[in-house]
Formats: sequence, structure tokens, C-alpha cells
Amino acid sequence: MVKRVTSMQAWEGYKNCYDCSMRSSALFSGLTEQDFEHIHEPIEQVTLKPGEVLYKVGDEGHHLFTVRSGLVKLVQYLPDGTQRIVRLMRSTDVIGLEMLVNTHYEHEAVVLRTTELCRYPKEAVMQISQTNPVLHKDLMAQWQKVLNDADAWLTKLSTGSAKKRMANLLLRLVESGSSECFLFSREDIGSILSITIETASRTISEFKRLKLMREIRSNHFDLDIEALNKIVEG
Amino acid sequence: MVKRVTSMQAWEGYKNCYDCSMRSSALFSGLTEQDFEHIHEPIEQVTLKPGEVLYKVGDEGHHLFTVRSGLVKLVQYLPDGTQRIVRLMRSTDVIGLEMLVNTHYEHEAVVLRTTELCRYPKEAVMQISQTNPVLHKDLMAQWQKVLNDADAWLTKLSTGSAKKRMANLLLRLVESGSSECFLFSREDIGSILSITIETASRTISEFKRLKLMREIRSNHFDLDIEALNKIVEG
DNA sequence: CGCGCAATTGAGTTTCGTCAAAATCGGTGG
DNA sequence: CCACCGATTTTGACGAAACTCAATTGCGCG
Repeated sequence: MVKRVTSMQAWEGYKNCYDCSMRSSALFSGLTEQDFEHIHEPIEQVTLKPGEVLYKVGDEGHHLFTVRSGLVKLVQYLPDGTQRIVRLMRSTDVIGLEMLVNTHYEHEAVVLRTTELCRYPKEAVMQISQTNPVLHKDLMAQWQKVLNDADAWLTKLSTGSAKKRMANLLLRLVESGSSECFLFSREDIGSILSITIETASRTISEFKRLKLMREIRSNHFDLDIEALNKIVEG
Repeated sequence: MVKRVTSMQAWEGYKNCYDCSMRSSALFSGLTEQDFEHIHEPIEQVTLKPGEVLYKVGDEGHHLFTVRSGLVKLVQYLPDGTQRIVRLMRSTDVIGLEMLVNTHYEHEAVVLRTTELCRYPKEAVMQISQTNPVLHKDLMAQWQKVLNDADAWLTKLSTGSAKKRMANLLLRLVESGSSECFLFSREDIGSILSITIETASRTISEFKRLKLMREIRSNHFDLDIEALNKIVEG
């Protein structure tokens, strides 16, 4: 069992949201001073290290989170106990939207890379979303983004040969504007693509042999994006 | 190319929504008389026959739909041109939620069984959702429902052996309270489970041989739910 | 009745999973 | 600094599952 939550720094009201470097994307960036008066619980910033668990399937919860930096996996478990990663959440993504409708989380949220989060009380989000059109629209957009991601996850990462899936995953993990990407454990890769760790390993080995990817350092690769695109299309 | 839209019957204002037999689930069931005054475009009821296309990927659109009865598939296309069914929409499901955020549809919506829909202008939904807390909450719930379905689609219908996927699909298609289900073309089944039509056919044949399902009449089956559950768990 | 399309079945090939062994990596302690 | 340990990753050999291609059957409809 892993420790659940680590460093947490309470924010002094709304100033931090107001001045937030992520204003354009953070959930509360469009709020008015009036809105903030309705928030009774402080918005907190959380930092989690790899392996730490934000919440588990079925946990009762009262918070939504915005990812400021890092990478979080959302996991569900199959009847046979194996895990399936159903989503990867990165900067500007909102985790735990289901709190606006449910009282319990639908996934297990586990940190893959050191992650900074903003934590919002769900009551505040629910209430303000009914009066503030900007937040209302933001939430809809977030919901739609998650849904689009889910569709892409299905069509690109869960359909076709292992090679195609892997190529799609690599292209998705590329830092935009560059051709580099970080990878995580073979087990996680397998649980994303629905393949075994052996197949994951073999596919990566083959890609390296074909010079589709070059290992700069441990789990950090430089990709031949053109060639990978060819595999995806082929 | 298929005809796009057939019979469409304009509704005389809000009375029909108010008296609607699906009041508890239809999108506008919780609206007040005031709300209805803001709707300039009539709400219409659409009936579509199997094979008809409600909209296509990238179509510009101004409407959301509630499924009253029937079955609609939402399809996306892969780079190689093959189709993947990413969702099945049944009674009480809302089609085209993305219209609240986008101007174009994300999928191709094709009718599998004769389907009755209620058609709502998106402007009305967007506007009223900001003032009517009931609709606001309904929309959130709908969004979450779609998301849950997407997760289940991934974990149950796109993971594991063909037998497990098929068993999961059959159990999902069962009319609740009974043990009967309708099936559609092997091609559609394949495009749901991400398997070939041959594998789909073989799996069904095997299930029939093992008495897991009995064909009452063409594509209408009586299922051994217990046994299918065992396959899913195994 | 026969045409056309969908579904089924069969045979051979490919891909992927399984099991096992070897190699590599990271951290620990002598 | 090096040896050692456990965990992860890689690689190999084999078998099972699914895909491909092709032939056959079955069904609806003119």
C-alpha cells in the first residue's frame, strides 16, 4: 500500500487562482471576486511523487483536480484482477469530473511522474458553475475533451496490431514541437495497449532495431516521427 | 450514400415535452414554462429506419438528440479506412452532446434498429442549461454516463480474448429483466469488439454449440446468462 | 427459381501470449 | 569501489488465438 497524499499547501483565497500561471486553463481562472466569496474551503496545491495514489476506485471524494504538471494514470480493474489504464492525464487536464455527479471516484489515480495539482472542493465547483457562464462552459469543454480522448484511446491505442498501437502511443507521448518522449514501465505500457509486457518489450526492441526510436537515456527516446506515422497509417 | 433524414414531426411548443412519456429522462423534462419561452425553434421528433444516417463525422450541426427508442451506432474511422464503433446509443441516451462545445459532430451516427429521436436546438440547450439547475445537472449526468460507457467499452469490449469480449457484448445487449437479446450484422459486431467478421461468426457458432445461446429466430437469441458470466469472470 | 449478399466453415499463416531463462538496472552495504 | 540482491527488462522457444484467403452454405428478394 502506498501513502496517499503528501505535501499540500493551502492557498490564501483566490489571489493565487487569479495570478495563476495557468490562468487560461485552470478551472477557476475565469471566476469573479463574487464567485470566490462562495468558496469556504481553501483551494490547495498538491504535489505527488511517482507511485503515490491520489484516490482509489470507489473512494468517497469531495474534490476535483487540475493537473499543473506531471503525469497521472487513471486505472480500472478487470474481473480477473489485472489493471487497465483508461486515461493519462497531463497538464491542463481535470481529474475527477465525476465528482460533479457522483460521490465516489470511478478510477484509481496513480502518479507516474512527479505531479503538481490544484485541488478544488466539488461543492464550490458545482455551485459556481451554475452562476458563472465561463466556468460552465469550461466544464463542458473539459468533459468533451475527456470524451474525445476516450474515443482516441479506443481507436488508436486499443485497435490494430501491437506495432500500430505502440506507434500511436509514442506519437501521443511526444512533447509537442520536439521529437522526444519519455516512456514508463513495460507493465504500464502493456496495460495501456492491452498487450503483455513481453510483447511491449519486443515491439520496442524492434522499433529500436529499425531506428524508429533511439534511446537518449533510460526511458527517454528520440523518435522518427515520419516513420512512426507511416506505421500508423499502413 | 444513404438518405439522411426521414419523417420529422414538428411539436407544438412545449406541451409535448411536458406530457412526454419519457419525462423522467428526456432532456427537457425539468423545464419550466419560462424556459420554453426561450425556445424559438420547435422541438421535433424524428423517426429513422435501419441504415439511415443521422449525421457524419465533421458535419456542421445545431442539434442534440434524445433516443426515445431504437438503437444507434456512433462510428469513427481509422487511418486505413475501416470503421470502429465507439458507442451504442439506446433509450434515454443523448446523442451529440459535443454540440454544446463544438460546431461539428465527432462521429457518424447510423441507425441499427428503427429509432425515434427527439431533436433539440443546441442554442436552446446551451442557454437554458445556464439558468435551469435541473437541466444543468441532467447534462452533467448525461456526460458522465457517456464517459462511464466509454470506460466500460474499453475494459469489457476491447480487452481480453474474443470469447470474453463477445460474452460481455451479449450481456450488455440483454433486455434487462429478460434473457433475450437481438444481434446485428457480424461486421458491426466485429467493429465493436475489434475482431474480424470470421472470428465473430466462429465465436457465436461456438457459443451456440456450447448452448450458451439459442437462436429463437434470425439474430434473436436466448442467452444462458449464468454461463456467460462465468466466461467473463474466468 | 436464381441472383446477390451475408454468414459460415475450412486450411494455412501470422501474431501474440505463455513459460522460462538470461541480461540489465538500481540501490545497498561491505 | 565493488559485490550482491531484487526487480525489471529482454530474449528465446513453443503453443494458442486470431487473421487471411478461399470455398461453401444459407437467406431474402425480385
